[in-house]
Amino acid sequence: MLLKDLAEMAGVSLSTVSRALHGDARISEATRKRIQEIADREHFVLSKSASALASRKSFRITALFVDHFNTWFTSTSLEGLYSVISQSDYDLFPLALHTPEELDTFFRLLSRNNNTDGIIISSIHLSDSHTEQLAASHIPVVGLDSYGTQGYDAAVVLNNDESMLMAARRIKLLGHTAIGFVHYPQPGLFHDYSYSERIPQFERICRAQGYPERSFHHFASSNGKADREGVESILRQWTATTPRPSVLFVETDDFAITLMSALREQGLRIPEDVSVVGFDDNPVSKLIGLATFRQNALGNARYAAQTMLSLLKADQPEGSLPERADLAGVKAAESDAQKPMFSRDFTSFIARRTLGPAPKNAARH
Amino acid sequence: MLLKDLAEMAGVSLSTVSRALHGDARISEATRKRIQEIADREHFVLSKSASALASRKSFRITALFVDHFNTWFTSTSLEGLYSVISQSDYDLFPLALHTPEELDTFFRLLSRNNNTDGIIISSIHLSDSHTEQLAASHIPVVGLDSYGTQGYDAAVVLNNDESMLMAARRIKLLGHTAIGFVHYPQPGLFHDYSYSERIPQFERICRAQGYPERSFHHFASSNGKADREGVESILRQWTATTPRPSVLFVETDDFAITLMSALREQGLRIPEDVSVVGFDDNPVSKLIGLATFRQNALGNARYAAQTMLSLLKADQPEGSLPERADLAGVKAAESDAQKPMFSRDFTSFIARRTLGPAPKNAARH
DNA sequence: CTGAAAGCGCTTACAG
DNA sequence: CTGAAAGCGCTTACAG
Repeated sequence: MLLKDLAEMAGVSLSTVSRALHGDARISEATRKRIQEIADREHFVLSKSASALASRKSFRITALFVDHFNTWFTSTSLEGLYSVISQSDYDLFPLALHTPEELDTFFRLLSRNNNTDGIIISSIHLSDSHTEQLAASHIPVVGLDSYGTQGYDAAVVLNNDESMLMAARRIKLLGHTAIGFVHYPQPGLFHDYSYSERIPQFERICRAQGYPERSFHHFASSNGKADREGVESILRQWTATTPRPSVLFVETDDFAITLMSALREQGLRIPEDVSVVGFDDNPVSKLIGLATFRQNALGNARYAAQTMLSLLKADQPEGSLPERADLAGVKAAESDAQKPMFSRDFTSFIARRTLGPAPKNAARH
Repeated sequence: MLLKDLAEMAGVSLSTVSRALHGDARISEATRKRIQEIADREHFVLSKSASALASRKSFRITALFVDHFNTWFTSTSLEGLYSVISQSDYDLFPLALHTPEELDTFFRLLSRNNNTDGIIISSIHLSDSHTEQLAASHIPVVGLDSYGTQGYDAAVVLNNDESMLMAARRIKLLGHTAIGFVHYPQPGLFHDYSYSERIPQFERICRAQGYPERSFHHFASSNGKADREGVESILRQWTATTPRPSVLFVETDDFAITLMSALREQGLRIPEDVSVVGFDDNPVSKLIGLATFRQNALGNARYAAQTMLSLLKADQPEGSLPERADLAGVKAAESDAQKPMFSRDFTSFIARRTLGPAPKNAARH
């Protein structure tokens, strides 16, 4: 069943059918309805390839993620993008890249070949050369959960400043004087995850709260990963530190969860012996007693998708992108702009600093 | 930069460039290399729409999921499919459907319009009418984590029989005489999730182990969902049952995790007061003390994707599908065929049945 | 081993 | 309000 068959059945031309199916205002309501009914009855579907080729669009939106889909944060972002884009004429194509080289290749091949109409990039800082390549491609680019806006036509920017301020004050009130920061800098992989900005930012804010330099201790995963080995290297560093930090801030919930599991296996109680704070508000955090900063992964993704659809719509009439300057809007998702966000149990999962002797089991290892 | 520009630069015809880029054996090695070098240097990329239209393929594989991407099981399946398909010429196009109506529409519109070359369907039983529609579409269909094979050209079938047998014996040894089964039958939504087969299957196996009929108690979520309200309705039913089941088998880890959280909020200890067993081996299960049957979500998905690529390859020469009978292979992913699979902590997370009085807090509500 | 030409199934100026 | 025709950028028999 092709367009020409439909045209024959309806007794009109190809052009008329095509226009009717797209709701072209020039087609009379009666004709449109008649054609639509035949199309429905025959279960007619346009060929995407043919439509795309003829219209010089791809009807695809590419969603670029780092590493894997099966983390809470990535899969929730994907869900958010999908829930919006599936309602439009566009198809969502998710892409997962694992190394900076793959990222480079992706940007290098962004051509005018029209294989994607828009790109949504999650949690990545764009380098100068990526920025140039994107600009040259004339494809709209929306940042999702990015820290800055460089290279993006629009970006949903993470901003935990207010939450961090509240957290820093709270920690101080509870008497914590030694603070541990836990990183996993993925050597050789992406250095420019947006979450790598979280810790430095929080440290700045703590400093502004009057914490002296020696309060801060940085622990980095020895292999750069959030796995068993990485976690154990963190534990070793933490145990060897004097005074031992009574609260640990971890770049992501995923890593914090693995870390907590290891801490408990060592016989440590959380939060009595050490408090752990993550970022993301993975739903599991509540179940296992992890305090966490909330990131509205779903809402941010939906907002980014809507922004992309707007850009695509704005793009239509002129056939070329509006001036880059007009688009460059740094927007926080509405829901995020309002208020500091913590997991519901943020406070209860952080203990008043213990002043007694170190717990028995903590030293072994 | 189009194919014709490349042809000009290389001093050959369009046909030659196209063939060279596709590794056609008729093109001399020297010519092929020369063309490839120019293509690389110019960052040339074929237009997918044009290639698809001309070759009458779509270069898309559709992955059909139920509900949401941000569950552990779905996102892990997606990851597995992606890791295989991204290495091929095909693009992975994920689809999430929420109601049987959407599913019907999807099947009805599967046409010869070539918008997808293959369909991978996760965790769904196909009805007779879907089976017919699929057969009529002549599109290869692979089942992922299905319980049966109806309607599929090939299927990775879930088979927990041996694990269930071991679990049933273990439960018996530990002295559990009252067993609770927890469902969430999603009224009005899909009745044919493959996981809805888990409980009946396990009940059969327990019966074969000599459990009398009165040992079994079924608890269904009042609203059919795995949310707070659903969980609380389960708790009410469980509390009202005499003798109160000392072990609860839950259809999925996701629901089991929510249930455990509610149980603990009621002051119940797990597994001392009640043991909880789920299905899936969500990595979190270990952290929170949930015993669970392992499903190799990642491996199964990879296997399904590989199977799809094979079908697509087999499909190529003749231009039509091989006889359906030849394809109909019921295959368990290799890794799953071997051995019963439990979470590492399966046994330690199930307590010997407590014979003392019911815990104090359990009755309130 | 290579090329000229038809055609994939649509969209969209252009003309009326 | 509708139609005839060109064209989107490739692939692939067919011919040599």
